[in-house]
Amino acid sequence: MTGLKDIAAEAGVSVRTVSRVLTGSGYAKQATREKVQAAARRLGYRANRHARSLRTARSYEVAVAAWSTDELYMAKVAAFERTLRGSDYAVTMLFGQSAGSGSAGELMDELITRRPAGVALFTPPDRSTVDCARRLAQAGTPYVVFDSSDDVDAIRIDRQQGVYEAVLYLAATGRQRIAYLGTRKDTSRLQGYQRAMDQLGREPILLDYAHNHDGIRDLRLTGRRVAERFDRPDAVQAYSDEVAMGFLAGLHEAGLTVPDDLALVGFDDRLAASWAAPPLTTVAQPNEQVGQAAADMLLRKIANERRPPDGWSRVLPTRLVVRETT
Amino acid sequence: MTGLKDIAAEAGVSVRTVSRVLTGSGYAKQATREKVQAAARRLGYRANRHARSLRTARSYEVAVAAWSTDELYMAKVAAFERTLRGSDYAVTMLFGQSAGSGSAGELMDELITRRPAGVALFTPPDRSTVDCARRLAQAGTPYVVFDSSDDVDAIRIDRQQGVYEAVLYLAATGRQRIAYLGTRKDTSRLQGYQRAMDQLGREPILLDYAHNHDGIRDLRLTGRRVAERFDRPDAVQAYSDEVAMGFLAGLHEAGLTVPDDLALVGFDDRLAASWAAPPLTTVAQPNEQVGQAAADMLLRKIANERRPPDGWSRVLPTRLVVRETT
DNA sequence: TTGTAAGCGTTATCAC
DNA sequence: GTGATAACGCTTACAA
Repeated sequence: MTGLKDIAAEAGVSVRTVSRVLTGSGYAKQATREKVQAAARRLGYRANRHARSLRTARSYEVAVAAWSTDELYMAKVAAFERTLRGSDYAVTMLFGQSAGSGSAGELMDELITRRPAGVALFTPPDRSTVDCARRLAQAGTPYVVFDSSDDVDAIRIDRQQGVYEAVLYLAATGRQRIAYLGTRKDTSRLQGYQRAMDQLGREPILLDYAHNHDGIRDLRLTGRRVAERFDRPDAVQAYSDEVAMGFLAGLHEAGLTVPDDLALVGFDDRLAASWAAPPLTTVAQPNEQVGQAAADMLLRKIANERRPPDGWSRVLPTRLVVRETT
Repeated sequence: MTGLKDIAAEAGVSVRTVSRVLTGSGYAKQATREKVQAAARRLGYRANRHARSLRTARSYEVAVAAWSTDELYMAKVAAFERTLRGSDYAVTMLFGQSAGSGSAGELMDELITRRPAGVALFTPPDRSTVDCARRLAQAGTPYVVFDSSDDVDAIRIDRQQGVYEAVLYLAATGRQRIAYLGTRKDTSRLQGYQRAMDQLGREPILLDYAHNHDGIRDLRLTGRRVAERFDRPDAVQAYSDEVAMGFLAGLHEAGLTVPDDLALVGFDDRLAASWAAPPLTTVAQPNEQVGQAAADMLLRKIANERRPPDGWSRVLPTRLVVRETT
């Protein structure tokens, strides 16, 4: 393993000078600078992160905490990691137990004692995001949250706008009775739908679905019921791809043809959306951009940049992926 | 941050003694041992990994290299990480570009220069697993591969047995004409099918599928064609959940009822399998166990255990998840 | 059985 | 502008 000493010998200068050149801290004559850099390159020098961490008492790792291995999450993590690859920081992962026991608190304990330079996290299943953020702030650890609805520094997704645009698109393709299918509790998408309908000067059609059994069964039942309504909508914006696919199955069971009888738009753009029959038109999450933005924000926080006037959080736009259900 | 020195002061012994007790290297009087451990606990001591790494020239990180964020991969990574949580090792992740450019070679370069204690990897898209393994061996870095078909130290999945059991299950439920739908190139599952049919004393029925357009369209077409065959099978074991779902859509389009007219079994047990209509019976990958076994093997290799007589690799059994397509 | 002290590769203080 | 050199927290050879 080549170290500063080797480079110093090679370049005929002192270790201190090499360090000064390589970290860019302090002055160095242009000639010296070039000599050192050449030597470092020649020897294939990579700084020893452990020595550096020991000396500076700073960690060069950022930790990602996740409570799910869902593709939508992991795509963001991957983009986050790739963005950080160029910097000095390595990405370490911690996975919470999605089920019960391993609470968010325990994972945060483990995480904080590792003293990472920064932390990126997803919303834990117990929704204690605000708690987590507070604890991190207390520990002085910069953090960023992926796509949270809570009041924390986060990279968010403009679901409202995404649905708004999808509904306008449905209208533009000539759909008359555009309905929304999804829970009332989470209003992010619903508001986009309502705004679009408002703008179109149409009455919102909110589809209810039963909550009797397991999700997919309810959705299929809902599909069949909707298909049989005398005032059946001719287009549906669904809460998610999962909801859309279950609903779609119900429509098929009732003998409806998609998109002829009814157009359908999902949300998320999961892999499975392209496996649907027909492949599902859907609002895609900007996974790549979320990952990049999160890395960017974390790096700035770590570098002690001051909070921007409009805060740290960012909201990123979705993208409509038109397939064959519209 | 409390260090060895603080504990030494607290316990009234030297730093050396504290270290000896805490690492378990060398003798210490029982009383001293207890005194030190109590002090460490009292002060909430956590070893500085950087100092330790610097001194021992060993890393306490293991790196995971992945080229996909597929849920099937990430579930294994999560189990791997959770298993390693108890040990001294942290898990860092590196994501390759799934598309083109960022070749496996580059990622391995980056990975090796980080000098992790061990590496766990998935098969890269360019199938250079053997190359990767060789390079790691050259660098003296212990490694484990998740679920590879190549001749490397890997935790594998007994796909053959999984399909074998699924086919026997189909036969046990009274199915007469059990077919196999999948590529001929990958024989892992096919062999299980053939073995089962052999044992049942039946002629294998190998379903072909077109490769004209994109995957899902072909599958639907295949479903319709199979539905219309005069000698239509009454059960199909599919290569994967994805294949099964596309095929299922084709069957529906042709007016067939599943499982009444035809039973269908997938492979993988993805999230989407439970969203199918009806929810798909499938052969589940043992993700949790694969992750654990990989962690176990890597830890042993890192600890310099000698290669077991039967080699490092392990093969893990699948589990049949019966839902509503059988 | 325990203590003293050297040294891992960096960065940072200080003198030149 | 640059060079000795101390220090970070830990492990370990050697001495006691």
